[in-house]
Amino acid sequence: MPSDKALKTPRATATNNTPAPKEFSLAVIKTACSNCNLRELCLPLGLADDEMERLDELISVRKRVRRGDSLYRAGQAFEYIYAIRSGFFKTDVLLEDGRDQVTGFQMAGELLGMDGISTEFHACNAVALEDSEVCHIPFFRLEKLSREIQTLQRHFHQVMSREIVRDHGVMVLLGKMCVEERIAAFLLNLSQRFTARGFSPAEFNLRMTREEIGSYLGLKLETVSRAFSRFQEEKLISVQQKYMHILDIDGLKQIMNRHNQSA
Amino acid sequence: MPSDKALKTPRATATNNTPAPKEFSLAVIKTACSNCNLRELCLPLGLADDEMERLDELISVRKRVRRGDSLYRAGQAFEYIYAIRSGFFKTDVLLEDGRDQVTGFQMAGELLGMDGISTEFHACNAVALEDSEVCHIPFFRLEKLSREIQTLQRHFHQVMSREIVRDHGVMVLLGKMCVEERIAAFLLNLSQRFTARGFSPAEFNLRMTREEIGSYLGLKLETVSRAFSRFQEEKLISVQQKYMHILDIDGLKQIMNRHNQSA
DNA sequence: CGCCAACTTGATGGCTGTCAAGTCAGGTGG
DNA sequence: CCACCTGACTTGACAGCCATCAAGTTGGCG
Repeated sequence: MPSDKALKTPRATATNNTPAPKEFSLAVIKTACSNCNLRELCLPLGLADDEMERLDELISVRKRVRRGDSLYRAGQAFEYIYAIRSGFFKTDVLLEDGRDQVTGFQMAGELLGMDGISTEFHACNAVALEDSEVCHIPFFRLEKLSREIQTLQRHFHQVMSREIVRDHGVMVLLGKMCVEERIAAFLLNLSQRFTARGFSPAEFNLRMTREEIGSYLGLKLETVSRAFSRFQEEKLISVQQKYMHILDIDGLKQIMNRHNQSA
Repeated sequence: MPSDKALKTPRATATNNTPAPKEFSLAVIKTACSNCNLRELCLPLGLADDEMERLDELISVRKRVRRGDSLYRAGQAFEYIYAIRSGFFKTDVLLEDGRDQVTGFQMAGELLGMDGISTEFHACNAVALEDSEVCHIPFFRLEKLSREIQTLQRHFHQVMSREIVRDHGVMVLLGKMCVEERIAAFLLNLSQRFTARGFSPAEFNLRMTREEIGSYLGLKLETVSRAFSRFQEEKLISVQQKYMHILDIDGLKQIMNRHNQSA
């Protein structure tokens, strides 16, 4: 298996998404959104400088979450929206009988915690899949600020709406797609999100286990493993444990759309 | 099959959710939220009288949507959030190959259209399953007003968050539950929502076809039909075409939780 | 070096989809 | 009023896909 170093391409690869310390030193010292290299992906999108400063003031707390630890748990009182500064999370819902459904995977620049707004208690668990860093945004102060800054309000509404649309996409996946379509959709989605963050579209390390992928996709871990093996035989991907290399993106897209041909 | 009349109980039944003209005459004339008997379920929840008046002003348009017609379609420019005043809708996402996934069923007092906020184009179709009446709420004016009325802002955020939590529930259903659990969950959900609207928890008319139920639950229509038949044999329900009578609510709840016993 | 979690691979079975035939209810026109 | 038609639904037989169970393999870590 190639080392992270071997994966380096002209762009950064997603196999190690902590930027080199050197180019990050300022941000390590200051919490400020204005210094955050994720501001184009995160809440500050489109804010003027003075508006961003006011958002900065809200985010007094930035915390590390170790791999395996929870950022919040279902039932816990809701207080913050969380912005992922670095790292990788999953959200899941546990049924009383032990079954659990992974409802999403979140990466740097994405927001967590919006499930808590409706009842003021969190409805799911958010667990770090690698050591991560997270900005705590006091929700009620965010609401107040978004009453004052129209752009912030609009953007926050768009983020929530995007989550709803994304969830509908997962419903389609779970309700209508076969194994291969689900896996292809999953890989293409990861690829696209890594690309948006300046990483390679084709090479990345999976942060989650086969079981977690399966839980998200409504499959058993063996089924995920078998699908990976089949895709490998068909030269669509090359996968070894967590290391994933997409060899034929168009091939994956065709699998997602293969039913179109009949229509 | 019993007529709608035969279903009348001390409470109104949901088999005919158009209130009698007499008790509704004022609201028929006036659009105003303050006169709407759904205000406890809809956006005005918790607003003071003067605030509600300001919300009233936004809702200049109220339209009828005939059974089978679309309120909006995927790809259409987003302009309004819609509040269902009476009737019943489904939302669905169409894949290019003809497969479609029903993402939800909406009834009086619920909001539609929030999928359009993120891109300013609607991401799904909303179709009336019976003749319905809908308030058109210009979204950008709603945003403006919610910058001025904190209660309205909070409530709108809660509505969006509730939609996210609901979607996660559907993911659990699609990803982890077997046929009988899905059907039981579906019936209990309908029952609970009819109850919240003052209708019978046990008797109602299904507004959707077996195929639409199946699409929502990730099943084929034959599977839905078989499950209904099995539930009927087990004296959990009595069903004839669209007419549904839940005979044993606790029994349905046990089916949803039967896996708990092992844990 | 050995342990353990994560993963792979094979054999088998059950659940749900598919295909097909028939029933039922409502609507239309004669 | 009845015959007919159509869409929605029910039921049965069968098949295929994915889950289950089981036995290894791999890689990381103490």
